[in-house]
Amino acid sequence: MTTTSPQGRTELLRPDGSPVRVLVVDDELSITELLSMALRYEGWQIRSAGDGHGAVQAAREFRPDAVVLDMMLPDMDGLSVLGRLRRDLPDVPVLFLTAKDAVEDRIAGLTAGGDDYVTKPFSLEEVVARLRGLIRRSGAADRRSDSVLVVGDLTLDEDSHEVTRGGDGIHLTATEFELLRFLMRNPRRVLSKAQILDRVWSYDFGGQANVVELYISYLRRKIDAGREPMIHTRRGAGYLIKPAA
Amino acid sequence: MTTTSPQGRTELLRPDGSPVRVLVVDDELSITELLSMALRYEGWQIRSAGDGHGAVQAAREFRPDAVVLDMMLPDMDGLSVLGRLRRDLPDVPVLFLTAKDAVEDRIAGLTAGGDDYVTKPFSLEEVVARLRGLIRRSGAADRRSDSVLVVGDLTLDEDSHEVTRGGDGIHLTATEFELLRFLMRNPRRVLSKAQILDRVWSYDFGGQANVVELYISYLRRKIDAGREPMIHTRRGAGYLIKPAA
DNA sequence: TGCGTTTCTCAGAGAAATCACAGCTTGGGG
DNA sequence: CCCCAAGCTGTGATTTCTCTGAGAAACGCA
Repeated sequence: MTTTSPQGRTELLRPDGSPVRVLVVDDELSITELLSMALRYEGWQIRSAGDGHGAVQAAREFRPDAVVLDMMLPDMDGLSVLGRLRRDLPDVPVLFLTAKDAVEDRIAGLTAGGDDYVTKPFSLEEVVARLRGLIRRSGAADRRSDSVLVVGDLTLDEDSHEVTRGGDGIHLTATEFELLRFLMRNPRRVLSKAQILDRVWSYDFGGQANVVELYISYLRRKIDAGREPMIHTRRGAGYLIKPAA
Repeated sequence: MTTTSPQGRTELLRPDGSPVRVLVVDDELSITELLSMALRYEGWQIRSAGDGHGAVQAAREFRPDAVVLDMMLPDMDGLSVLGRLRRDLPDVPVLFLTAKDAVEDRIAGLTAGGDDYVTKPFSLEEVVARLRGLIRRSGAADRRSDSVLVVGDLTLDEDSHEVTRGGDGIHLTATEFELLRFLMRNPRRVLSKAQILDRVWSYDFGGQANVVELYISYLRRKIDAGREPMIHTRRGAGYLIKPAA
């Protein structure tokens, strides 16, 4: 089930209307902190654990709807944790966190059961998007909820990655897509450049802050080109998207 | 009976609308895990067992619509397990898992009765496809569901392995066929290279991830050659198939 | 065993995306 | 009305991703 909050944010809820529960497992405190914050912001209930045993125990009592699991834990390897988690929660979808260079390693089969993974360093939008996808498909949330964001005559399909405005298809690059998704998930709401940078770029991004301006500019060319603009600048505050009307 | 979920995936259901039940029997935990994951993702209810006795007992109480049975179990040989299973569930179709070098003729005899087999190491797409076939033919699911996938003017018959585009027959190798089937079972949906590798290649494949690119390239030559392309690349995300229109 | 087919590795070409930099434009406070 | 900070965007270097040809190895079948 999805509801729309007063701010215009669309929230994912369980069939009984209670908030979605997510367990975050990583040994680096900075990562669990970062993720907990971002996921709480989605309106979800978060519990975190720093090792495999903690994870298994937390899963048992917290009974999460999804798990974010670092593959590199100090006490157990990722697959063992997975096995034990599954003993208690056979259907829980898992989002794995892996190091970029370990991808080839032993990831075989991880995406097979509808689970998914992201590589570190990740962007929060990516984690949130994938988690939403997993939860949506797992049936913990209402299956009828679909994957299309709509703002005015602008649509963005998270499954097919298709974007249209007024029916015309628009091709976006990966980063443009993520940026637009973030804007569209927060319509009519001013998002600061810092917020955007934190959400859309990976957490270790060390570049110039004007990439955001740059990508806003790219998006405008593709989305607002020759039409009533939907992306607006609030000088000194940030950007927002809203229906052209 | 089949229903189509919002994501466009077609699910197999029993005549009364309840999910199909599958029993998985293998002594290697990693195999039962992998299969359980993948089969659950099909929307089926899964029970697993690690040896012959467990299998017989589980079959008795779980009353599955199909069984995946490893022929090499620690406590009983495959034929005995099969015999006992059949005593309780005379009509249940069985998908045998065998080692590659197993005696082929013995299997051939067994599969005469409408059962089927795959050799280890298998690909998940293959197991799922055969299982779907068995269940479909056994009548546990609605018989009207047929075995032809259609996307635009492209058709793929899962029974005869015939593929056509715009009426013209196309010859595909085994791997190309499986890849195309996976794409066509998830039309308009971006599938990552990792997902494809996990589903289409066997679980022990340890090679380069660019085989996926290679086979996409092969498929394009055969399917999109000189026509409106149906296979599309989403740079940085994966591939998807959709009607040419 | 031998031959055609299929699968897969490797590596290079080419295309596309990302980002830094810098100069230009704009808006609004004084 | 002027000026400065904030924002916008053209250019191009660099990195990353994808495609594909060539050939080696494995396979299947006669």
